[in-house]
Amino acid sequence: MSVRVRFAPSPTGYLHIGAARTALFNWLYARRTGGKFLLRIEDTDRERSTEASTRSIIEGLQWLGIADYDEEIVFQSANADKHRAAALRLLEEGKAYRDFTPKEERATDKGVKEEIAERARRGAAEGADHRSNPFRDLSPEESHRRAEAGEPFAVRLKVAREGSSRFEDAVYGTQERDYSEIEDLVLLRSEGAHPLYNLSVVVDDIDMRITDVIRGQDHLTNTHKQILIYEALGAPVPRFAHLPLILAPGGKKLSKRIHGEIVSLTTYRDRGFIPAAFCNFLALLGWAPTGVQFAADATLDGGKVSIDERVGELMTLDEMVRNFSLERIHRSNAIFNFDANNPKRWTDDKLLWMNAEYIRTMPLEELLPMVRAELEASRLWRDEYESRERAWFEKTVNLIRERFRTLKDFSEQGRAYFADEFAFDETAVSKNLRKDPRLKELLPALGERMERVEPFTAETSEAALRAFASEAGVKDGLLINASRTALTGQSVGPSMFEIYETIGRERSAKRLRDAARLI
RNA sequence: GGCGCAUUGGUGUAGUUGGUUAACACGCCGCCCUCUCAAGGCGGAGAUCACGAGUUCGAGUCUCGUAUGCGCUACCA
Repeated sequence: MSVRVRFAPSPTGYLHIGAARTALFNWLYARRTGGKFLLRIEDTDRERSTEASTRSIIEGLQWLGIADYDEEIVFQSANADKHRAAALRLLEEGKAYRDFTPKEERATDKGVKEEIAERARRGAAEGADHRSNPFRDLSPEESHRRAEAGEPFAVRLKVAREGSSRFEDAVYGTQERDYSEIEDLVLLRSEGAHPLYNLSVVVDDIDMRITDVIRGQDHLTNTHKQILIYEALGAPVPRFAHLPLILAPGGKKLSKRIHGEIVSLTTYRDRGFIPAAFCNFLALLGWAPTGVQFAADATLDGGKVSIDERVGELMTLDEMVRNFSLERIHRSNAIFNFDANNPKRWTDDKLLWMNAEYIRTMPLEELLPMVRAELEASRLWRDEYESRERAWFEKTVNLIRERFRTLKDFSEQGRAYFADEFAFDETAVSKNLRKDPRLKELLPALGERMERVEPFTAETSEAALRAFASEAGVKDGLLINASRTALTGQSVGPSMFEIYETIGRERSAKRLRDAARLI
């Protein structure tokens, strides 16, 4: 049977990086096995689900480049009737029962966890058995009569008193849980016969003929409950693969309430990340291609090991697909590093490095459209870059990408290459322009000189500048660094003479003259 | 409270059936290159493989215990 997997987020907020990785792994597995990748929006919680969130999830997947779902998107809320019917069928077959216990009011969020622990403590002290629901063994007639009389009830799955549940997780190995640890879970809420999560997931997965459930480790223990539902429904149980979690620094849970936009995928899109770089980074959290890259040289000589491919940490999506396997996912949670108080380290170092690596080494033709989008968003784009000045544009992007880390750099640090209006970095001005008062006269004079250079290239501008420096009796470096700041507003950047050539003669001369005013 | 899962330098990971000086990447430090900053090259610091026992000639790899972290335990998803 061919593989069918799904990514099933609930639209209660933006797509966060943990969910994004789950989506990526599902996608990689589907592409690797030639299976189908499906998307299901789990919007059964009407109060928390929003349309905006659904949109953000879909956009996020598009941005990552894994939005090529093989079938129509399924909205779980549309299937509520099916879920209800399944529960009612179990009720009829005696595999579930009506619980007429009045619904208890529950605290929200945090309070719930404490309440659970508290209740468990009390229960243990009293020696209570959670299988002691008085309605579990109510006769069908009595149960039916009370329901007919309009008494509200929840529907619970009748879990066997003895035995245990067992499954083989592709990542976590054999999982076993005694039935005594599993209470008779509620399938249908008393209010409006609203189907609950575990039921909905299972019914939908059966309906979508999902063969492999790949999801976060937070679902690991609940999987036993879901297997019970599969069995009660007489459906084949899929294969499960649970993924280790992505944690915040210090090993704490990554939450949007505490950590804010850092966990949102849109942040990375908006701050100039390359989707492929982001996927690459994400894939390496909890998974590594193989160890073969380290052993390759040793084994190649013997000729015994055939190596299809040697990949390092930098991988294209295709390479990731070819090397992906659930077996190589490991079990311990990964920490995603960031420091809200440090602008240079606002997100994970390695992610930043990887993005820079992509910007500087990816095929230029793939980078160009991204730079264009960035320039358009900053109103720096000119249509000539696509026509008459295309060669110049490509050359310039290629020149400056060398030391950029995100796409934002093209419109910020790189602004002076695309516009005559640009800001001067304060430290650059004091370091390179105000440092030596002679520059007030030298710069305009250098401008005059540059204006006469023909043709105006990196080589000729260099010759002119060096000659000028020697005549003026100053070090080349003084003029070189001053030029960089005069022309780009920055103290750092590409080789100065490349900058001259890129900015061009007239603009260079003008900027040299104008810079004298800053001194 | 109960149950489950995890634990290799600051971080991400490799470490194939136990076998010599625990490998790679990011980050950090230094040197080279150099007109700046990156990149690149070279080198360095940083891990008693959570801790404690046990099995073994030999344990990061196997067993048990402890600790810590995380998850689940809900008429949330």
